[in-house]
Amino acid sequence: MSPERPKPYHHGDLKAALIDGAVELIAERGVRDFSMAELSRRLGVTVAAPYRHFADRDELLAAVAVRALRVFGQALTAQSSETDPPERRLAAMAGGYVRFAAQQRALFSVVFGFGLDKKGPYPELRQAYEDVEGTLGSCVAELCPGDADTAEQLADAIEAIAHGYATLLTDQPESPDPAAVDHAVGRAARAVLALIRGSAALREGA
Amino acid sequence: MSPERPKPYHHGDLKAALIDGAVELIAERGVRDFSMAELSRRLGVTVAAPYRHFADRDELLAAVAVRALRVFGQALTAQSSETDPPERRLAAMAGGYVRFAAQQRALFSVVFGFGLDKKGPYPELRQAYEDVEGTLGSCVAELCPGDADTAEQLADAIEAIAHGYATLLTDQPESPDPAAVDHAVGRAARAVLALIRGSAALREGA
DNA sequence: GTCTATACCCGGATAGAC
DNA sequence: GTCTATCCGGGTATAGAC
Repeated sequence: MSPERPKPYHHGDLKAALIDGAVELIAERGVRDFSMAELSRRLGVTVAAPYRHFADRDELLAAVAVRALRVFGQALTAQSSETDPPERRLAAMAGGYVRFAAQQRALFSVVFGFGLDKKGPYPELRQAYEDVEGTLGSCVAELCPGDADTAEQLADAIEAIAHGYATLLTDQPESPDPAAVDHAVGRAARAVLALIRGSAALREGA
Repeated sequence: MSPERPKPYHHGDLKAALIDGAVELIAERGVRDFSMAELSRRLGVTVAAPYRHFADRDELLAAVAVRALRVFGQALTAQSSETDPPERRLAAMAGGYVRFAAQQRALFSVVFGFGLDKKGPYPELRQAYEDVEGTLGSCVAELCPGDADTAEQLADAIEAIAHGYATLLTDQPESPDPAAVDHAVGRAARAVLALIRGSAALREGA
């Protein structure tokens, strides 16, 4: 898209540039096909330079994932107001989830197509993920106070719906067009409303 | 694990052996890290041999995906009887979906972690996928006869729930233990029942 | 239908100069 | 903090012999 590479980074903040560039590159190639070598080429530095800032490829990807999770968390709450009733906020969260996945494919794939090991030596990353889950969880708790078991199942199910719509959308090889995104966003939101309405069934036997 | 390679294939049916071996290898390494070279090594043939049977890596993977989709389709209907009411069958399908993803990780990842292009030159693959979606669709149609719009949304939502639980489970780096699988299977099934119960909400405005 | 041999490309990562 | 140069490993795929 941008025909000229202005090389603005050669003696600037390479570390930040690496993260920025990684996001761009992942958006084009996908996480799995992302490489340090190509990233270096694009930034106009040699392949050795990035290793002054990140021990290895995984460490850079973890940094990208942390940034991604922060943006993701904001996307979840961006579509509703704190004064909205919980159901509406939850529906909006599911919509935001799907929209984020579609519009920020690169970031989404780093979060969910990467290891994201709790075990892994990246506690910041795990923490960022738990923050996001907390956003959903507290909203559900508000919806069904005094019934922790149903709340937990409901939170799970909402996450699954959102994640399902999101991944079905993003697993397609071609980027979905904006109309398809809106469509999926709306369906996810409505499915959440339907689920909440029927959530008494969660208490019944398996 | 198996210290002795019996080389049973050297002059047998290499084509079938390649598909079998690919499934095994993908189970261990994941689709993306699967390679023709390592597969050849395991089967005790040279790297050139597979290319007599498959034009390239993608063609072999497509063959694996077709097989995977057939097994997947069976897994969807295996947990319920045709005489069960539609709701129960749908809940069982969601459960079967999740169980398949967890227990046949390799096959699942080939289907959904691969291109699966409709465009791609593998019509057999697309056909197999549509067969699977048909299984779900016809069952939903049975549940809400005369309301095609709701039926379509409901089918979508059920697929999203099942897919969401499945991918959240399988995206973890460690294989989930059997108890966790059962847990997720049950939750997916109950979520589907809740969704169906609340599905009147699907008709309402976005 | 399989093997031998090879061409080719790409990636990760490092040592040591500057 | 970046570069030059390089090692090492791995993958895809092909040509030509048997």
